[in-house]
Amino acid sequence: MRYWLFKSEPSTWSWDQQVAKGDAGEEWDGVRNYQARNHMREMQVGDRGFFYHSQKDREIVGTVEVIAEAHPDSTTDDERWECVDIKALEPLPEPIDLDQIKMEEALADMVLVKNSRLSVQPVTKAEWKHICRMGGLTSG
DNA sequence: GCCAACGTTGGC
DNA sequence: GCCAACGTTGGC
Repeated sequence: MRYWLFKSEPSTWSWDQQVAKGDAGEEWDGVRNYQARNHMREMQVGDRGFFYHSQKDREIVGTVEVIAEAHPDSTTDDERWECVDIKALEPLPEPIDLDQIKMEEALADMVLVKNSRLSVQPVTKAEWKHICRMGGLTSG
């Protein structure tokens, strides 16, 4: 199983909206960046991801699971763009903001820190566990 | 709201 | 195929 990070502006698509979709989940559409798309192509059902609020909040608020592999993005006819479906798993009891991440030695190499603009990013297992621990999740 | 960083586009 | 110009993103 691999780990990822999905970034969204809460004003466009928020954690609460994702949670409201329940187990049916929702497609992670609207990605128009090759690197991000390529990451989604690598995803498999059962992979886990963090849900990150960009812009004003700048914090990891919950975890998600990939429930469908890459398929055409329904919001465009342009066949270059694909997306996966994800569902919300659980909120972080303590959301982890960007400042906290930057202060952690173990998280200094996160893509979120190194390339903040990439909207779908890989996360290492070590980073995943570290953030779960910080956020109060034992299931990570 | 500003601006740096990055990705994409299009002229040559 | 290079690179300048432009648009977008997201941290600050």
